Amino acid sequence: MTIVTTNVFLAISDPTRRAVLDLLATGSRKAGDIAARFHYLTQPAVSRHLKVLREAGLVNVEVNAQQRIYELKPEGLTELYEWVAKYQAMWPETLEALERYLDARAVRQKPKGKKR
Amino acid sequence: MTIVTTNVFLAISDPTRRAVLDLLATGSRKAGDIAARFHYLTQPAVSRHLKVLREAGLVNVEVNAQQRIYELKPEGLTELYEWVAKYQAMWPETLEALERYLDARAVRQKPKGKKR
DNA sequence: ACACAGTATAACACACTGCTTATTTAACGC
DNA sequence: GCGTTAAATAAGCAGTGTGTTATACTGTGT
Repeated sequence: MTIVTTNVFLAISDPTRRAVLDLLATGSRKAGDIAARFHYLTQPAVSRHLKVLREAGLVNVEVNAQQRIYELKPEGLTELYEWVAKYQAMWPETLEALERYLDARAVRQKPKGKKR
Repeated sequence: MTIVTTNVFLAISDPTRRAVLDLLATGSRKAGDIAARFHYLTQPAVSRHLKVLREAGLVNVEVNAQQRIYELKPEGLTELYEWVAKYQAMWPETLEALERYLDARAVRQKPKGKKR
């Protein structure tokens, strides 16, 4: 399985596509509903982003009459995860700090305002 | 620190740049030595890739006379790590399988040949 | 001071991305 | 069958990224 490695890295390099993934992380959606979220884009534009995500193996499509229901396929991120994981080892104590940061964020949805 | 978030996602979307990072993961190198590894590219081309990595905060440069010694800055991958981490939760048992896979690979540098 | 070594930048060519509007495809309800 | 709805594809175009060659920059050694 997963012979298709149509560049996950390229797929997630676009902010709109990351936004789509983030959206789908909260639940599956119809293509139209997804497109509606991106008011600054037209339907065909979003449709093509969905195609990229499809080909990268990051989403599944379920056909329902005229509607296409997109579902997140998180395993598609395996390759990416594997790649970053290699670098975690060289993350000294920084890693711990990061995990503390992430934990904190998870608990009270508001980070301390560091960064950005 | 690290105010500059010049798109880590874009920086790692290029295979050459990932190769540079992978190379630097094995130790710091002079710019010229890095360029020499990519026989299919000219020196200026590699130099510009290094610039992208620099601006993305993924490498450090140490000036030594005319030479620039590039060093991996793994903390630069924090943002990426944070992003993927969000999806790990929805990785069901697949995650475990992956971690077993990664562990196995770490131990005996040769994966079982699955995938790719 | 001058030639050289090491690297970065400039200027340009060209392919690729991502957007748009227009159109096609496909399934539904009447 | 026909109009409608939902989504994908086609065609065209602007902007960006990546490559090249040529050149500038900067420190070294003589």
